[in-house]
Amino acid sequence: MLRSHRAGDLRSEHTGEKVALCGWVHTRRDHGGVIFIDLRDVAGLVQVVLDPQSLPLAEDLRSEYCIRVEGEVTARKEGTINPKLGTGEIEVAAGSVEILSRSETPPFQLDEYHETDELLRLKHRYLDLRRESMQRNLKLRHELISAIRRFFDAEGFYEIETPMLTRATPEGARDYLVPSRVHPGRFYALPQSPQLFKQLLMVSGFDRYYQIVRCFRDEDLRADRQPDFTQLDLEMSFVEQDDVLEVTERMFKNVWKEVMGVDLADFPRIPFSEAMERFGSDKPDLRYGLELRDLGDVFSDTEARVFRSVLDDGGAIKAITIPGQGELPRKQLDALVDDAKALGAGGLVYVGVTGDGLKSPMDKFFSDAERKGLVESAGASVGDLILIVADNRKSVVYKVLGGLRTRLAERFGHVPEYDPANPDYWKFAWVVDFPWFDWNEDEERWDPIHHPFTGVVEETLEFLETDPAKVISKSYDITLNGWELASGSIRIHDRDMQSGVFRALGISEEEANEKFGFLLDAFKYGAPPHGGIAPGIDRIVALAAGETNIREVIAFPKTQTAFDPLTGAPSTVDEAQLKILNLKSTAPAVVED
RNA sequence: GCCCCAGUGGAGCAGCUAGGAGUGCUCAUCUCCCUGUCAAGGAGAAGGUCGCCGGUUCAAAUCCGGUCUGGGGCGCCA
Repeated sequence: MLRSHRAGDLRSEHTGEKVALCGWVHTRRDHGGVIFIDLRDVAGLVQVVLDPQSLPLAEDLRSEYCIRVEGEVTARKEGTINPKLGTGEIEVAAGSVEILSRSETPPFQLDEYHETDELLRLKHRYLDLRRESMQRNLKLRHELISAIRRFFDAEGFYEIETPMLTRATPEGARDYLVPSRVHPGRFYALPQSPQLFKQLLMVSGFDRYYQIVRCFRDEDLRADRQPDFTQLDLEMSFVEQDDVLEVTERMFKNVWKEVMGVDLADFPRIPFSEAMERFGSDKPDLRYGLELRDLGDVFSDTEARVFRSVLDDGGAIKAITIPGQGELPRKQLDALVDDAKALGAGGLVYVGVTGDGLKSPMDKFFSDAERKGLVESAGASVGDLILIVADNRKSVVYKVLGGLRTRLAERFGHVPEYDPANPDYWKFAWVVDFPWFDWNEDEERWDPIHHPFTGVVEETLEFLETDPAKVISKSYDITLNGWELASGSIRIHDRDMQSGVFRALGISEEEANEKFGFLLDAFKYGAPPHGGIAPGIDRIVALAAGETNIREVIAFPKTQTAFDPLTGAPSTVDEAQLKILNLKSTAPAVVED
């Protein structure tokens, strides 16, 4: 070893010891007669004191030089102690210094005081990852994954790997395809999830399976979505919904206790319909109120034309009350209207509640009873602002107010500060009782919300072919602070029920066999009842780290256009490489940058 | 596919609303000074095609159109 200690580990108990350290020059403070270097390694910073008289090489040291220092740990004198550093009570008096590797001036500053353009960070990710926050995030990621593995190991789960080169699935997300050289004209797909394989493992009798596994989806990116991402995939046999919920919840509590040092409260279980009614979302952020209020009763006899026609069409009128914003200037109100329209609303009615009545463009259309009922039902008091959305499609009302709710919470300071040690900060919740189908307005048909192997709540089975909206699935999500963390279900293992579901979806037997034949075949041989769930690792780590973006917890992520500025992927390839794969590109000529 | 925000010396920003000489700030870089700093300090220097293309104008970082890139969102993600 070139070193005896890690720089950031040194403490006053090491005083008097001769040490050898390796690391990078974090900062340099040259006083002429004495030079201070903050030496950084994976464990942190330590101050090294160098005398340029005896060590002339010290004059050459610059930011990010990789160096080796030998010296003695000495106690800092009173008044020179730095309480900001873990190593702040000591320093290292250098007896020798060696430059292991020089560095060009870095393209950006590696401190935590400057936000740097993300493109530049990603282009030089190896430097960006030297920064303290990235070192901290990737360490946390390791600790969380490690705790997850320990938990499932103790619970008797086997971690079993599944193929990365597999069969394309026609439904769901777009696949990343891999051409086959050996089979001209055929393609593998990278897995969107190991869904079908883990169900096969259940048929094989591995009744508790899990895997930390990479998944791939060729869809547009978001702050919480990358084209390749990591799932904690798990599946269990001989279980009912409560069993999967129990072990998953216990896993999260265990991991949070071990890694975050926090005892989590029990996760509330919120039916999907309630989540939509109260929060306009199936992944509600429970850290603040701003709940949706129904105004259907208040305006049931209204003569205000807009509201009248919405109610006559079977639509909904709902509102959000923002405390203390009743005097919001016109410009900001207009911005709210624009936000609502961007979310799909026809318009937005704002009502300021003041000491002498309501202030709203709609006020003149309201009766006195409606004014009173509105304020009451919206839960508003003097000084508050009520935002009303009315639409003859309930789904639009939910989407608009649900979307506004999160934006308003941010804008008006209702979102609590990141406070990991506070158990109350972590608002985990189960969302349960999802409908099986969703009405597709454009195609005028019922689409499945989950994959076609999702179980059906028996009591709602009778509606399968008569009133699909009433069919409830045995599926469940975990949400945390407004993010969907996990999604899972009890699967169908009965062939008759599976056939009924395919019928309801308008999928013929031949079609089902062609697409999922291998799974349906497997189910002929004594398939056990089974179910599982798949939490997203990147999202778990991001939330745990207090980040709003999963790129901050992924070592080498891609940009919003699925580009990797570090490697330049995706790149063009040689004609010869294409030819061997029997491929010919029809794309216009690509200019590599 | 659509909407919004941003692009100005190496980094982070201001300047743009109301057009008038590449103007300013913080940091980094280089030279010099400095023995207790810790995001060290002081003096000085160097460094820019204002993302790109086009238009309006006597004159464009600034106004207009297009385009590219980065970010946020809608659609999409069974």
